Amino acid sequence: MSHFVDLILPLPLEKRFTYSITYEEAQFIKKGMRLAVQFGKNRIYTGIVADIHQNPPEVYEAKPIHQILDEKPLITREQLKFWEWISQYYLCAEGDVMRAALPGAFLLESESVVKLSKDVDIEDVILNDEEYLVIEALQRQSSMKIQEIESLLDRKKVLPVINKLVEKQLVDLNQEIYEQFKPKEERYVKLNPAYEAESEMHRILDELSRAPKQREVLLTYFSLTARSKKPLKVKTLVKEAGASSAIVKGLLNKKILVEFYEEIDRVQFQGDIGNHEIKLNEFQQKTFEEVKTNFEEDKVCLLHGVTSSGKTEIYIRLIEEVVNQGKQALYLLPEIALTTQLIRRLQDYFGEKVVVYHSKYSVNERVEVFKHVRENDQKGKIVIGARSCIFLPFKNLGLIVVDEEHESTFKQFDPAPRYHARDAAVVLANLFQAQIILGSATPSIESYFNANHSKYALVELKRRFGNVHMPEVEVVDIKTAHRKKKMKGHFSERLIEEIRASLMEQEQVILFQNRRGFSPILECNTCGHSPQCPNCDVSLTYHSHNNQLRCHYCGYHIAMQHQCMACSSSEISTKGFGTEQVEAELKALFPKHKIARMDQDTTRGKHAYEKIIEAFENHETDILVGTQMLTKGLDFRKVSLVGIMNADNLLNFPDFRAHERSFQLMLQVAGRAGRTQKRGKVLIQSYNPNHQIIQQVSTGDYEAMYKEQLEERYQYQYPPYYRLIRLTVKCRDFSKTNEAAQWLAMALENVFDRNVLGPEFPPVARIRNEYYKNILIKIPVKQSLGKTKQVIHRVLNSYKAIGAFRSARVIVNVDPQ
DNA sequence: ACCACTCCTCAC
DNA sequence: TGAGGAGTGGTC
Repeated sequence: MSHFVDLILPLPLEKRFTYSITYEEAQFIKKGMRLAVQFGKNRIYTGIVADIHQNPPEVYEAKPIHQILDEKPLITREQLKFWEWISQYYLCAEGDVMRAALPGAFLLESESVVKLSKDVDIEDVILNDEEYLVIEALQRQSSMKIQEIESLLDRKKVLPVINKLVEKQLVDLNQEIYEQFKPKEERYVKLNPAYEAESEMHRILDELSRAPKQREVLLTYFSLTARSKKPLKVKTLVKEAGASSAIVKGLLNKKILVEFYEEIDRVQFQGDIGNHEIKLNEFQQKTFEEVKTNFEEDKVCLLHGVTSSGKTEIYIRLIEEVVNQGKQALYLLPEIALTTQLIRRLQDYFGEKVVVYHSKYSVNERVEVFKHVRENDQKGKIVIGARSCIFLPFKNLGLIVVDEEHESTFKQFDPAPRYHARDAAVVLANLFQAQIILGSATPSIESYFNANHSKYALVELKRRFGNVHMPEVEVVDIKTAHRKKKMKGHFSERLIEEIRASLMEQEQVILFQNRRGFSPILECNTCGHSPQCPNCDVSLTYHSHNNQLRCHYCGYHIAMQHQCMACSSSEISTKGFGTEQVEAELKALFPKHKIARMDQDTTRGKHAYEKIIEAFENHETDILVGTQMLTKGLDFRKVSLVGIMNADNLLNFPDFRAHERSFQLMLQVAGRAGRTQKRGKVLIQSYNPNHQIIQQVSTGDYEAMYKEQLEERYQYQYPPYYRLIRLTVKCRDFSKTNEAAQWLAMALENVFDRNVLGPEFPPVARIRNEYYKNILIKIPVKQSLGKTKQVIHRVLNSYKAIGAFRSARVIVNVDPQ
């Protein structure tokens, strides 16, 4: 009886692929192991065993596998189930999920290597110039990579040349496979066991009387090992003895000392565990107990706690409880770069149990975390990180915390799998029967809706920690201010007054200006032309720091122009305003104060972000101007004033979530003000001060916002009343994009009728010379999601069968943000 | 995704 | 005439 495995390959392919295995291999291979297999003509891939069976494929001959890569499964059963759910729910290939879930180092890289065949006689073979060059090079170096041959021949396609040589039996083409992960090792020494007896020790010390340096090192070794029984690093010994490593080597040569290696972690916790107990105040305590009661009923818990009400302490206590039961905890955050303060706090409390996992780590570091989690080690009991953490191989997951649950960065946008980490985390928790808490000061409408309809449990915490008052919010009407000439640039007189007052009191100020799309563009005052990106349908934006005009989408850039590119007029000016302008105007207004800016430009370097934050924490800066980044859980003590430069450009965004987002953003920014005893102040500048959202922000009335938005969502058929799936057609050819999108929309309308919207061009219809067109499918809650997706699948399959549309790709986005 | 194969263009 | 681009189809 023959045996087969079905593999998931890390490619965007619908199907699993079947390979044959021998009887012996079948005894060894288990689901979740990695196998290396040949796929296509000359390529080796890493596949994950999803199934083992004895049903030979009917229409093709299964290839044998190349190699087994694991001793035991790398991927757990739960993970495989989870992958399957994600690929089904988000309509993507399992291979896409695999790519996202595995640290790159677990995927083998194969590279074609060319070698001279054995016993070749090139004398009587006719070679052309290029073939001769390759052979000649191979006689000098034993093997060459394809890339090396490319540069040798100075042309792109070298495979035909190599194939000719293979045909003539002069060279062999092989695959070289690399395992990428290299454990980091540290060199240790110990005394040769033969000399451990005391008498022996004296004898060697005598013997070494003629080698005083070696003798000294050995004495250092004795004193160091006597003090601590731990293994001794060569590095430590050399340093402590003040000797050179050559002397240690002498001792090793004489076999007095022996060396050995130990695997160590690249990321190690430095520092001590603080000895502070977490004390909950009465409100926190009450909330904590409520959460636990709900957990007992296995409910997803939504914690709605106003800014600085002390949600983190509650999370820490919850984590502590599950960790004490020997279980693992996952703490999900929207963006890891912005949370050094929180990480510090957790590590201070839990020490090395806490590990951070995110994409900025090197592949090797990620593999280490992955392994710790899979082994359920002490180290890594608590994982903190951004959305990709849900793919770690948990063994015994007890709790998931999703902090700032309303953040849209939890949704992966590109590439597939386009998953929402919050929603996926709920499924993950379910797989493990683990508890899950979603926390936010401004919950997403969807989550709050779920809580109001008993799908989730709702727990509220409405008191700020230490009884700090909510900041006072004042709205400044800049329309009137403009008319009355009471504006200096983008600053109203009120805002300037308040900034001045705060600075007088030695307090700090934060100014918020929304980014993206409101960055300055160049405009000709004569003909109205503004320089466009040649590859995308957008205007180039002006960046003063390098005096460039830049495209946000493709990175295209040109030098700043001083004449209009259309009419050569030199009457040109920049329109719109970003953080850079705010900073420049501010410097003119308050020349004596230190001003810093935090946005995409200034946080580019590795520690740039931390430096800006640190400088502000240490009060080296008085005013901080920034974008969205400012809203994330930062805790500054001396900020008494927060200014929102222009609330309108948030509100006027063409998106059904724009109002919800604006509310969340403004309330979060406002929360930065007055975190200590003194009551903070928030100033919102707006052309439209009576806008309901601004009113709701100023009273901090989440409920009112929720009710009003819910009403609108109901009327216009948006979530949570309808689910959305967006299909995007993407193609280099404009009319083909239109035709393909039209065809798809028609096919879908045949089934879903009026619940199909579009096709419509998105605000930016061309990016990197590719056209985009969107189709939106609205799914009433009562309509079966599974069946709907089946239909979409079917339509997409018939679409793919149409040759004419082959070049127009379709991107599926379930629950688009 | 990656590769091979086809068709077609463009410069010598 | 053949190298190299775009377009297309298949991978167990």
